[in-house]
Amino acid sequence: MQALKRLESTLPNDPKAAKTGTRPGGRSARVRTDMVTATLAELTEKGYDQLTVDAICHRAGVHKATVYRRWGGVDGLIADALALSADQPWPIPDTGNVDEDIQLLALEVYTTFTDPDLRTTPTALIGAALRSTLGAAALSAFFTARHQQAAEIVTRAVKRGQLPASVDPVELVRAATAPLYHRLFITGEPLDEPAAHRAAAAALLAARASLFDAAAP
Amino acid sequence: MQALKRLESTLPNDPKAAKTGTRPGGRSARVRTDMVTATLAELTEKGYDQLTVDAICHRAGVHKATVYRRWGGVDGLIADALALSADQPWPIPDTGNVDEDIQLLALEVYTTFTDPDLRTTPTALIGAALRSTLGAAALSAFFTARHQQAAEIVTRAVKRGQLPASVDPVELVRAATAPLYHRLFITGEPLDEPAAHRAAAAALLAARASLFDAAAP
DNA sequence: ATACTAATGCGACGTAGGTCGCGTTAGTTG
DNA sequence: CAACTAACGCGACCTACGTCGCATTAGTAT
Repeated sequence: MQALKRLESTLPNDPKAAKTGTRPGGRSARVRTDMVTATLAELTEKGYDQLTVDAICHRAGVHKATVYRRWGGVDGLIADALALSADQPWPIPDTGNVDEDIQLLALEVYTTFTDPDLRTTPTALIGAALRSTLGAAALSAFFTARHQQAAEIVTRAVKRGQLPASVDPVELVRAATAPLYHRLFITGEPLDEPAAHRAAAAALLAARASLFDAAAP
Repeated sequence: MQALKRLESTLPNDPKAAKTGTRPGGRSARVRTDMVTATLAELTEKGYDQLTVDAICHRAGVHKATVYRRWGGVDGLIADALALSADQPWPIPDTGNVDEDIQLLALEVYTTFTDPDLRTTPTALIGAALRSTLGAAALSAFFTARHQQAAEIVTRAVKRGQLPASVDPVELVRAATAPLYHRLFITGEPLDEPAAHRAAAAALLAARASLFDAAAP
């Protein structure tokens, strides 16, 4: 599967990529965004089970062979779509109060995957990513990026003295959001707002009890 | 997909099923266990990506058409394998001390998915279940069963007065194990023993802080 | 502007996944 | 023990996914 290498090197309209031997001029980039857009649309409308390369190609006006060459198949497309999503930054709460910030963070995740107007595409995308090894790898990178971004909440809180300096920022963020993803994508249990609040509160409690210290407990 | 109905009604060597119009006598049951066994074997050896109905059939000595009739495809087989696993009971720690019990519970999950001699089949099975809607439904039922079984730890603890009676048993069990599954199957982050201890400790802490009360907080 | 070459378009092809109708086997019923 | 029928075996068949070689287009370089 040299499609993987291709996928990594084919970054979005990245200016410095122009220096390499590759040719990320107008067309390749256009084809990429078109295909990713079409993939998300098809995924949202039909779901992963009914997702077909032909349908995506037809919608994007791109030939099938091109897709198999660049992405290797549907899974590569989903991984790429997720990689693009990971690049897009993301509103991190900053109210001056950690407890509130973490609560808002959990609430944001909750809303994203619950609000009927918002949930469809993110739910379909992450659900789809869980269905292939390629997608799973992309998902891992996606969450690493998100966790690191959100960790700033904790870093700021430590500077303000609201949390002990020993706490592992990523671990706190992870603990505050993990229960939501767990319900959504593993057990399939219903997700409600109290659950989001519980997750955030429990994470803060554990952090203050030194359970999330960076050094070994 | 009437294959679904079939799957539900085709319970394991269930004596009461003999009363219905169906015929769960010797053969059907044999075919089922043979196919499930073969599915797990193939899954463990080759992984979901390389899993093929033909290979499983050849190994089990069952014809392809039979599989598509009864299970509808590979996903149905995986769902069925998971349903069988959910039926098998499971050692619930009972030391007389809740903290220890919950710690052992988390540790048991950790070991199951980490020990090189144990992890392969469970990891492959749950990973595979995440890859289809049919499997996801079976996985949901699987976790519901497991959570309810493990909730006994909490119920006993409440009787002993080690935890407030208001705590939601399932929520505590879920909180103690969710972080492990989250790392394993969603973010793909490495899982170590301290993580298991953290999850258990954090869950207990939250429960004692009345964060997991059955009534709305 | 002209030559160069990645990248895509194109359509035919091979093959694996899945289906269908019918004959056969093996529990079940009386 | 004999008739009955649900479930399975069998093999041909069909669809659709994925591949391949070559022609064409569109960035790139001089």
